[in-house]
Amino acid sequence: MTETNVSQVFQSESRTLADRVCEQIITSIVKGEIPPGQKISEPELARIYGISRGPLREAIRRLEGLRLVERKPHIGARVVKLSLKELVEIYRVREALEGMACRLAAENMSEEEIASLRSLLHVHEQSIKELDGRSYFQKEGDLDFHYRIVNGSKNSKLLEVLGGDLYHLVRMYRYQFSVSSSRPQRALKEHHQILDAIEARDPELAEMLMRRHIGAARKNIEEKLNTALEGEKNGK
Amino acid sequence: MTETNVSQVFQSESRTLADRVCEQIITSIVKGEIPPGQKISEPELARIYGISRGPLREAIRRLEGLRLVERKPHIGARVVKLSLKELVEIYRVREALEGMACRLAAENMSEEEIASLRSLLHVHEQSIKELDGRSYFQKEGDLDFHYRIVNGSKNSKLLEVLGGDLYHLVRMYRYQFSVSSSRPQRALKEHHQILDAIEARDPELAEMLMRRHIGAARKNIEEKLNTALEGEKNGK
DNA sequence: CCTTCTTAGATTGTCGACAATTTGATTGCT
DNA sequence: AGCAATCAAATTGTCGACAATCTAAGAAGG
Repeated sequence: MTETNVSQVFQSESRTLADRVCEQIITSIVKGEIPPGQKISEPELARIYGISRGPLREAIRRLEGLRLVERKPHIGARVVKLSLKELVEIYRVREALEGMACRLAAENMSEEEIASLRSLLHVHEQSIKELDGRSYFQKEGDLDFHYRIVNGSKNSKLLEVLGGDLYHLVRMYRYQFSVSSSRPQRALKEHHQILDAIEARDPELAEMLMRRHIGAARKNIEEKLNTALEGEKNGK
Repeated sequence: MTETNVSQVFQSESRTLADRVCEQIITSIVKGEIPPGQKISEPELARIYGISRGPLREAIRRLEGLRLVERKPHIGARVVKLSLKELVEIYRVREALEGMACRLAAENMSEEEIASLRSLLHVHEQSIKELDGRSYFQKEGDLDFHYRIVNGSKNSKLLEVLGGDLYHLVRMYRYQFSVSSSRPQRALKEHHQILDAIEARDPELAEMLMRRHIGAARKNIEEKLNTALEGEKNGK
């Protein structure tokens, strides 16, 4: 738990101390600066951020709701411990929700949004060619695409669940396992296909393609999980 | 905001004050005792529950995460205001998630769970015959069925999202609009069909039937929404 | 040497008080 | 009368202190 980055919180913003600190802690957790399984020490964090424990505890309560920490009464909060099994479970949820989001996007996304998203894919394409895939876009650009689809569904509840809670966890898992979507050019092709279906206003196909797309990533993880289990069995 | 029900909180439980009070407030909101749109007054609630504002504020932060209240800095928290449009959006989310849950339940539910669920449906059947549908089972029994399916998926993340957050909202909407699943005997028949598919270990069919089942409920609400909009247009 | 009990330290949970901000009513002006 | 500025009361946000609980080190006993 380093104190290098942020030792003082901006006082000028109009939001609450608890809100700002909460956001900072989210970033720290997602980036792995506070490692998974680490205990959240209230006195220490209060000292680091230069605030009292009141707002800090409110922030922790919020993190608990986001499933980024697990809290036990009278013991304390710990950053969630990651497991491949749970990551697979999350991808099942994404498969269902983003499939639906994609279906709705095919119905509700505006022409402008579609065109803008297409040009985003072209940027990704350039980035992959130039940097051979090892770039920012590997980590965050993929989520950009998915986020825009969810946004295009025009369903605020979908956005809340996916954007508010799940994506934090997904990003955290990516930093953790550095799972940078194993085959970037293949993923990009699938993104184009999905967008084609949306452009053609074909909800059925759009949902199916998105589910396949996420399902492929899930199977990738399941494979890792199985080899990990194999290794565990042989090791003992 | 009545003070009739609960004026003192059990001290014997080992959980935290904030945890217990949070649960109580959830119940009050879901049942409509604290009406939608109502402001949450911290001094008043603190007085009612006989606690200080510290734990209460933590509880409110939790409610914010559950989307049961909306908070604005320096202004306060209000119980979420309901709209049919948002209810439709929630049903889209349910359609996606419970469809997936049902698919996974067809793969992972144990024979015992299936048998137990079948007997639950028989209880519902009796209840419908005897009381002509106007009973507890209309309101909560339906959710029992859905909850057991989600549980049978053996996917903890699905359970967290659906059971932890969404079902509170769904129950709240039901109390609010007293939407008691318009055709109980038809719903029961569909429940049996869904369970048949699970028993036959047919994930594809199970998901499809569940999506239809929830989709039908959604269309029902959309119809209401449209007539409401019509009335609004004619009224003006 | 290992186990169990005790106890001191640290951490979490709760409270009451103070500061900052909003609210609503009153006052004064056009 | 209508509207803007002003001010008092109430509410939210923050803090430091105290109580309850957990944790771990060390003593006592087998």
